Amino acid sequence: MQGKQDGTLRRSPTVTLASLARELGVNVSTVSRALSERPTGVSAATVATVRRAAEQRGYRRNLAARTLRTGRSFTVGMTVARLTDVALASVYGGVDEASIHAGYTTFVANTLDRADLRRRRLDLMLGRQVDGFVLADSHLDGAAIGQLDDLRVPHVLALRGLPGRLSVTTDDLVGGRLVAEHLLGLGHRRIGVVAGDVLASTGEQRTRGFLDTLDEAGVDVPQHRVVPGLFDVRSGVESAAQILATDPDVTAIFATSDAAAIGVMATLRDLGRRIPEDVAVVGYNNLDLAEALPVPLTSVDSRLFDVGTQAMRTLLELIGGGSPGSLSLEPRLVVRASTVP
Amino acid sequence: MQGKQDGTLRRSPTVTLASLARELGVNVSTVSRALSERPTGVSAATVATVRRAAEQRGYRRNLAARTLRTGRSFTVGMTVARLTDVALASVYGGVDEASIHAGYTTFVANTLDRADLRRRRLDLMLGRQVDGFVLADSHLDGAAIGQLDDLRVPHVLALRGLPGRLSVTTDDLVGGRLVAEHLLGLGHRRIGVVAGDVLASTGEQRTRGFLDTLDEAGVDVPQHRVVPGLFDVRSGVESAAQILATDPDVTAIFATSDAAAIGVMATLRDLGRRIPEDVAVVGYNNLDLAEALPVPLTSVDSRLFDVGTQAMRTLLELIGGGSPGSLSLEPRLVVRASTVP
DNA sequence: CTGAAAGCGCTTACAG
DNA sequence: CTGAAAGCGCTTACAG
Repeated sequence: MQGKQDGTLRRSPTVTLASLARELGVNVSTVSRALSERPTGVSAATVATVRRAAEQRGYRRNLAARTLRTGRSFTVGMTVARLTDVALASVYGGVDEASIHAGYTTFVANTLDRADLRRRRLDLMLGRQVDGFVLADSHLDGAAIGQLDDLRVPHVLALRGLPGRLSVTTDDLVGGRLVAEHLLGLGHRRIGVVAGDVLASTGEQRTRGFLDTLDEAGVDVPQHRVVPGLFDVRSGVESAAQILATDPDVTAIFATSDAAAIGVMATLRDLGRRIPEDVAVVGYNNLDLAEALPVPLTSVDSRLFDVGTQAMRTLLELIGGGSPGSLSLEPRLVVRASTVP
Repeated sequence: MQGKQDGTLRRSPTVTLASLARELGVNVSTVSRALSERPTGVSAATVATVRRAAEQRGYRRNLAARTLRTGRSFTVGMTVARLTDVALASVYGGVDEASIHAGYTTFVANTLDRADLRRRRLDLMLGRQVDGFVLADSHLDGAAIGQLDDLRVPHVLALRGLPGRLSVTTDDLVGGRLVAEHLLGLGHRRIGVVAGDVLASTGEQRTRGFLDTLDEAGVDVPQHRVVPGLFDVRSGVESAAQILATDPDVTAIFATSDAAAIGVMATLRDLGRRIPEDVAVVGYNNLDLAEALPVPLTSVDSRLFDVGTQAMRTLLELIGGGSPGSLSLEPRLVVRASTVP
């Protein structure tokens, strides 16, 4: 069992179009035609014979050869800040599913929201002849936007949008508005915001939709109560501490991600504040986790998996020569005990 | 700006070895040699000239052609149950980093711990000429193990091991032991276990190391207090509820994942039990989250990122013709407020 | 050190 | 409907 123990196995001779053709006594082009998705210019009988033989021999088309010949790799690349962010892993899940369904495979790369890493990963993927990109790490700064112009293949932004670019997002302005209306309805007037990364359209729009709605209702949120950062737990901890240090009387905090909201809750707990009696907390994304927290978290369902599948479908349409438009999915507020006891 | 809005850009003519050779007035084989990682049989001067031209023209090697010619794709495949499990995304992060460092790219696929999905994804990756596999979704059942024998390429198990197979894991027996010793030291004698998936070596070994240690100390854990399930939050919620229903007097619960531990905490909270005064809770993996929970979670650091990098390095050694051995990393207990107030 | 040639496995016009 | 041929871009023995 040596072969098993060292993780390798004897490699059996490769089955190719040529070997099948030889065995069947036909030309390799006939075999190729018979094995194409929608066989054309071959008799039904030949198709059947060839496919049976292919199946029997365990034929597996060599994608490298096909790619070299056709210029299409049936591979796409995806960039995200970090896959350990469950929200981003969810979007990838959707992309992956839609990819497989269409006969594609997706490379996914962690870029840590750094322009240099993204540049490197995009280059590597381009060298691998990807047919397109799903970019879920768009940044509203020059370097990041400039990179898009260098891409020589179709691409779609996912989750985070940019003005004038093809994208599939959730309507984050509406999401922020839903949260504001909910908190206003509960009587909150002194509210803090853990804004997340304001260079990501998600953080920016969720915050803006939220603040605009409060503003329309005549509720002011002073600048120092809107703290930018990242979307992780630590950022929530620190931003909340900052808000509560300058404004101990806030009655509610809105975080633009569930992870940050968990950090906010930790800070409140450390300070001995009860949730939601002393301070209400709202998150964003409605991860599975939100429901199961010690204090279940009110959050906005941002349909992350759907964002992924739709982004991939849009990309496929683009690759196929179509002209799809941008898509904005409707978010939905899910109310739980962190705002309503 | 039409080109930008629809996500595509005019495709400039491809730079190939042939086009560079023409431009430089040398043979394509010379260009190929000059551009190889460790140029051999070319003058230093030629290397310099060629590389300058390549850089200047923005040459990018066509991986499909190289793969077709050499039979190596510099691509590996990885399977995980689900990337939305932060623990698994962490392992992927390590694999990804080590891959890139070595000039490789990794495909990662969600298999949901289902043999049929895994079979399908492995086949697809095989068709893409992957040079090897990192398998992080091994199951101790026949179907899953049998599949490994069909793989015609080098492969390494990561995180979850199987007897007699090459693997890179954390020593889960020791991890379980560390938890047991900790709880014993705190005086706990009535303890429940949220065992997770017992078909995964992680869940099985962590539970076994834990129970064996208690047994050696003369502490019995009746079967009904050891509840199998998955590694997610929901499983933690349900398993804890089951334990507490049959045995309301337990003073500690060990969950084999942090996610499940969070579920356990939620259940305790719903029942009005204080953590750790009434019931102590221990998790596993030491995710970033553990530290920031309302009650910081005692957990075992399982060095997930390292498992990923080491698994990839082991695979590369195997691909390179070496005979690496299995690796078992040392876990470390991180004590926090969920066991010690 | 450099060149000329073969060939990896596939798809696809072009004949017949 | 089937065959024969060309060629995608690369690497690598084989000459010189």
